[in-house]
Amino acid sequence: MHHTDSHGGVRDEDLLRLDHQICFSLHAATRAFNGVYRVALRELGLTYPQYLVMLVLWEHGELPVKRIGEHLRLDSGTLSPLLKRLEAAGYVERRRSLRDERSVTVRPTTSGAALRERALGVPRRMAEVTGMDLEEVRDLRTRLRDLAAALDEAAQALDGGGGTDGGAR
Amino acid sequence: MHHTDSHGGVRDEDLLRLDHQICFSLHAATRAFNGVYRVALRELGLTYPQYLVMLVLWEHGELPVKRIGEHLRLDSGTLSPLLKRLEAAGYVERRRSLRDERSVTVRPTTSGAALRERALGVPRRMAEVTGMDLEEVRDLRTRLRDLAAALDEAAQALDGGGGTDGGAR
DNA sequence: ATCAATTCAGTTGTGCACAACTCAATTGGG
DNA sequence: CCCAATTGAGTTGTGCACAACTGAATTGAT
Repeated sequence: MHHTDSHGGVRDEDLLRLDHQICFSLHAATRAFNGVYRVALRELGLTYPQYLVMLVLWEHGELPVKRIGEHLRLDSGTLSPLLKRLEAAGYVERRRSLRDERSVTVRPTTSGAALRERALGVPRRMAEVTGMDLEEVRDLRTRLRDLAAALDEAAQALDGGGGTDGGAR
Repeated sequence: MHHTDSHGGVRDEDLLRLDHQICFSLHAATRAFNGVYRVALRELGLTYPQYLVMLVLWEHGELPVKRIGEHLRLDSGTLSPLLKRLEAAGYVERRRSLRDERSVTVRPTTSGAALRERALGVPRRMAEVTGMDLEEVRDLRTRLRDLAAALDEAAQALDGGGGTDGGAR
């Protein structure tokens, strides 16, 4: 069972080692990114996911929870408590839609809109501190986007018609 | 203040929009990656972070909690409960070091070692499903590693001297 | 008009990340 | 030798991600 090389002459052991490295690298990069934003966002009183939600709201002004979730690929299980905290902090306002009583519309308060001005410094400081120029940022964004798309597809493939054994959902 | 272009003629609004895109892309890519592994690891009864720990243990055989934490950049606050769950699942064994009573040594049980054979299929299926060849994987790993290093440095700079005006370095 | 299926927000439970802390074991300076 | 500082594991509390579920509002088929 040591001679399998179904992928370009790479042995299973090396594959596992490489997987270790790639998994760890992604995991570490994410947490490093998170850490930098954590520091940069501390003075704004926002966590990184809360910042993402505010970015969406600043851009669109007012959105139902469902739409925010679509923009960020997050479900209500994550967003509901997060939005309650943003509301408690005074940054957003939630109210039941009159059109559709199931839907809840979220929008920045005056305070939340004002926060945007202070937030403008964040990406500027990130750019300074990482030393990445616009080209690099755009390139990274594109790569990550493609990667995410490939992975989302992969998850579907695995989950649905999936692998060697059954593994029904 | 709409004319500020401290970074190559890019206005603050665009910077914020770009930050939105890059933040979201990384966040989404990470969660997508996580999702694929979640599916692939389901049959092994491991979560993604548990898989990372097992990868380290398979490679090194036996390590104190401290060393595992250094390999994965995780602290005892994260590792202690995770290792207790791995122990409850019967995959690892923990025992107090005789040399130093503060230290706890972790090593795979027979069952945990056997799990390695089944885990060999995981990176293979990941490779299949993402369609990335070895070169791409290695390239991505390198990029992520560099990014993480730059970000870790950045966090230090921000945290340490990076006060109100963000002058650091 | 009625009832079954769907949609949306929210809750519950599990696991991870991280800060701040406790406590025992070890180490080093006097 | 003794005590202060350090080290290593663990606990507590907060917040996020996600699965599975609840419950109310809406939609659709008959």
